[in-house]
Amino acid sequence: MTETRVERKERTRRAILDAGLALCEDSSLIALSLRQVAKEVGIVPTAFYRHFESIESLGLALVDESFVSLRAMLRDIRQGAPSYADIVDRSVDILAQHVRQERAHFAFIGRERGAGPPQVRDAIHHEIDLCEHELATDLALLPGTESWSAEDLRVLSNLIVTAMVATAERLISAPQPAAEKPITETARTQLRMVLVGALNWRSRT
Amino acid sequence: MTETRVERKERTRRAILDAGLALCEDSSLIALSLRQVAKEVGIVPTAFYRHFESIESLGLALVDESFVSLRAMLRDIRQGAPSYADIVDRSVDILAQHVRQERAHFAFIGRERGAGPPQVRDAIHHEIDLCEHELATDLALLPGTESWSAEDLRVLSNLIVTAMVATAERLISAPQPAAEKPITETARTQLRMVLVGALNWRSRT
DNA sequence: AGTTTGGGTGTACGTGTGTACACCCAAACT
DNA sequence: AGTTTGGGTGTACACACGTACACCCAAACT
Repeated sequence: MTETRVERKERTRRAILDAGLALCEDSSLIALSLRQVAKEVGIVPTAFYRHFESIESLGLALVDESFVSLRAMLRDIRQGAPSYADIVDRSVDILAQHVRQERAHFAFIGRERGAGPPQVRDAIHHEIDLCEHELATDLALLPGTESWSAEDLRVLSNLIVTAMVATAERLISAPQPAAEKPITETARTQLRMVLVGALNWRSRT
Repeated sequence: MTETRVERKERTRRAILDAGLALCEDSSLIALSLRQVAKEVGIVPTAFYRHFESIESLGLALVDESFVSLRAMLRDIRQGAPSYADIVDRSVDILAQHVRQERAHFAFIGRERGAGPPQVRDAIHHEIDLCEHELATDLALLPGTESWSAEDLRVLSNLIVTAMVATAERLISAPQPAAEKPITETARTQLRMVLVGALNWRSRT
């Protein structure tokens, strides 16, 4: 039971992050109080300040953490063979799987993206922009997009990300895991429609 | 200065609705307090109950009101000739115009759709579902979709609505009206891409 | 061994919150 | 003319909030 000081601090910090994520799950960060978090963690309110200077900075830490989960998902998706064959099915499956496993993180992103303190909102939008940009460079490697302008790639990427964010949000508010299938099925069809649109883009002059 | 009783009541009710909409603009309904609203309106807190039984029911009233604005937009969009020629440009223009004019209502929908009290969230999602359904029946009238299944129509409609909601949210968080052009331009391109996808859908067997 | 450091504690404050209760008074009914 | 109705008032309560301050004590340095 010898526990070094930094270990103990890290443990409490983790507890605060977890409590914050759990407590704002029904409502939002802006409705989350420092005292609620402290009570949940089992520390006195003022001890909170030893780890974060405000609820908002807790929120920013949660943004970082949530996007670690999201980027892990993107990595999984990316390491498939870049073929049109099963890319849609694979991607949607991986999305659904990650949303299931890290539900709280994805829910946090979806929720605080629209509501949430301005700083947190901005941080999330910035991260999503980065994801869009990454997707755009990936799309550029796919066969058939050689002649595309950078702008069109960005616009397509934005459309795909938007649709996938919406899919994630739908999956999160799915009451039971059983209700996931129609949602993923819709997402698959939509991705295919967009892909068909992309493949026929600019071929008409 | 003769004012009937129902007139006066209606006037206060309006003031409460307006104050509620304005106050939750930065934050969210869940962070809105009855006392804030009362102070803004200029009545004593308990007088609030003469009009709404809780903040949440105020929220439901605001949902109704906001969707009146949104449906007005849909009506405007619909009454264009159903041709592919300028349907995209027209629709996006009308969207941007209505978002500008009824910014608070559209912002409310976008915000409380994700955060916001569960009842309010559900009400908004239900209304959006209705819009999707309406759009699907409209799409069925367009030339080229005769052979489509009802399910595919619904899926396409969902994709379009999702993209337009995202566009509206981007327009709302645009700092200046001048920043609108790239956003609408993106929306236009995306709609065209989706349309190209739709037109080539199922023609491949 | 002696001192410093720092996470956690307990008390205390002013303020904001929802809501209960008794009350007022002019418009609206009889 | 007399009574009822109902929007608005004022006081009061128990609670939750953020935060300031003095304090504790074991791990970490010297």
